[in-house]
Formats: sequence, structure tokens, C-alpha cells
Amino acid sequence: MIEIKNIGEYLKVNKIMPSVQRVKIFEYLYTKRNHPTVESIHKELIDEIPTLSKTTVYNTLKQFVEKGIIQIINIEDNETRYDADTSTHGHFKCIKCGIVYDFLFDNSDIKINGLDNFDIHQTHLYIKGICKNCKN
Amino acid sequence: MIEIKNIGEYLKVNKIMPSVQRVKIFEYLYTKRNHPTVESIHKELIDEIPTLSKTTVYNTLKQFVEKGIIQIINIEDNETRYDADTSTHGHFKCIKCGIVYDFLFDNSDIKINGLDNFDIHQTHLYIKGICKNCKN
DNA sequence: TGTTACTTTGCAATCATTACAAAGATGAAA
DNA sequence: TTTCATCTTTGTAATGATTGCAAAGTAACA
Ligand SMILES: [Mn+2]
Ligand SMILES: [Mn+2]
Ligand SMILES: [Zn+2]
Ligand SMILES: [Zn+2]
Repeated sequence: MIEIKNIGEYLKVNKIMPSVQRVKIFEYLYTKRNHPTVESIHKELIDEIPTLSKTTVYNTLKQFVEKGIIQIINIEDNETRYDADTSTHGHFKCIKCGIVYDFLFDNSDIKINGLDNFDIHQTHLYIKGICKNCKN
Repeated sequence: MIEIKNIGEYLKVNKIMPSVQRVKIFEYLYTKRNHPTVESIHKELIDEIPTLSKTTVYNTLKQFVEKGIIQIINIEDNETRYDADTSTHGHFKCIKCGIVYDFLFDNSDIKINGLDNFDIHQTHLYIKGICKNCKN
């Protein structure tokens, strides 16, 4: 994942005006790296920014996705998660504790059968199971 | 994907009472293989079964998932799709026409880095891009 | 200060999904 | 055939996530 020294600058470079709310939301995604939902981002930041609207969280995340600085992670159908790491990597969700872990894999290892002449834009790989800490 | 001659029998074997609605819903998933949403299943069957409730579609699909005869496909965050093919295979969604294609891949090719001592239950791979027919 | 453009907020609307209780169907026992 | 128990479906209301939109707020600048 890329190194970012100044989040305000990073947003500007990506054509996003760095308002207080946007900087805090990106900072949360970037530093925690815990694949949060809208709900958990809002819950976490409401203390620092008591006026923060949930609509703003939605608006901001949508803009970040459009500008390509975060990605959406769909594992469960009832929770959309977000990730400031847009590099190709996989996700493991533990069905016991609910934590979403990152893992690495080599895209070029996967031999795809049946998509000749298809243009591939994004590859998503996720796994469900039991994490090391939840076994016994 | 497995061969099924009699859907009613197949449901019974899997401890599901084969009501008219359940047989029709499974038949739709099994024969069309188009990864439909609840909405499209309901829309398609309402002519044949004019009293069919959307609740019944939800109930039935949830039961099928619990019994393991269908699987959920999460590609977009706003549409849950269902698949009667529960074997390990990948999905390609065309961002132009919206069609979800199946493709094959070999699970054992993927070398995963960072999940030592994790128990893997399910592996999901999906790709987004432009399908052959939409490239002109 | 006044103007403009952009951002955030709050609330209402929409859409997907679930909960629940009433009504309907099935099938075996009497 | 009637009765009874059980399972299934239906309709509606409730919930929860997400979006639309207009009003209020902010920042830069002439
Ligand atoms: Mn990640
Ligand atoms: Mn499939
Ligand atoms: Zn765990
Ligand atoms: Zn297409």
C-alpha cells in the first residue's frame, strides 16, 4: 500500500477539496485499515466531529470511490465495506469474529478458463472461514 | 454442475418439502443459470403463479442457501444474486450490459500469502470488465 | 462587504430485507 | 369424511441501508 505523508495534499492531488470531514474520513480508512462500514466510520468520528452527518460519510465515500482512492469490498450482502488500499489483494472474513483480514496473492497465477476476448478491469478474491485466533 | 432429473425429488433428498413455489423457484435458477436477483425471480414467475409473494421468494432462497443447494453471489453492493451451481467457479460481471458470466479457475493455482493456520471454507472470485459482446 | 462556488447538513423518500401473524394447504388419524 | 396437527404461503408492517434534495454553512476573492 502506498505511503502518504500529508492527507490534505493527497486529496488535492486527486482533485478532491480537503475539507475537515474528508480528511478525517480518509485518515480513518488509511490508518485503521480495518475495512469499516459507513456505520462504523460515522460512529468512530462523531466524537471528534459532533456535527458529522451520515449523509456526508456516504457522499465522501462515493466521491473517494469515483476518484479511485478507495475501493468497495462486497463480502456479505448486508454490509458494504471500504478500503483505502486499492492495490490488488484478497480479503478473508472470519465467520466467527467478523474481522476482515488482508492477504496477498499473485493475479497472474490464476488461469481463467472461458473469458477469451473479455476486458478485465478489476479482480476480486475473497475467502470465508475461521481465523487463526478463533480456532478453539 | 450436477445433473438433476426430478427437481421435487432433489429437494426432498435435501430435506426441503417440494411445494409448487419451491419447485418453480429452483427450476428457474437451475435452468436459466442467469444469476438472478429476488426481483427478477419474482417478476419472471408471477405470471405462472399469480399469487406468488415476494416474501416467499426471500424465504425460499434463504432456505435453499441454508440447505446448501444454492449459493449467494455478492458482486455489487446493491444487488444480491443467487446461483444453483454451488461448485467452485468464478463470475464475470460486464459493467456495460450487466450480464454475469461463469468461468472456471483452478483453486489450487492460487498461492495465498498471509493466511497460515486459517481455516478456509469458501473461496469467491469475481471479475468486472467488458464482455466480448459489448466490445465493438 | 458582496458574490460565487463548493460543502455539509437534515430530512424525506426509496429500496431491499425481515418479522410476524393470519390464512391456506397437506396429510395422517379417527 | 371430518378432525387435527403441521407446514407453507401470503400480506402487511417494520427495519435498515442508501439516495435525493433543498437549505444552511464555509472559504476564497473581487
Ligand atoms: Mn484490504
Ligand atoms: Mn455461476
Ligand atoms: Zn476470527
Ligand atoms: Zn456486456
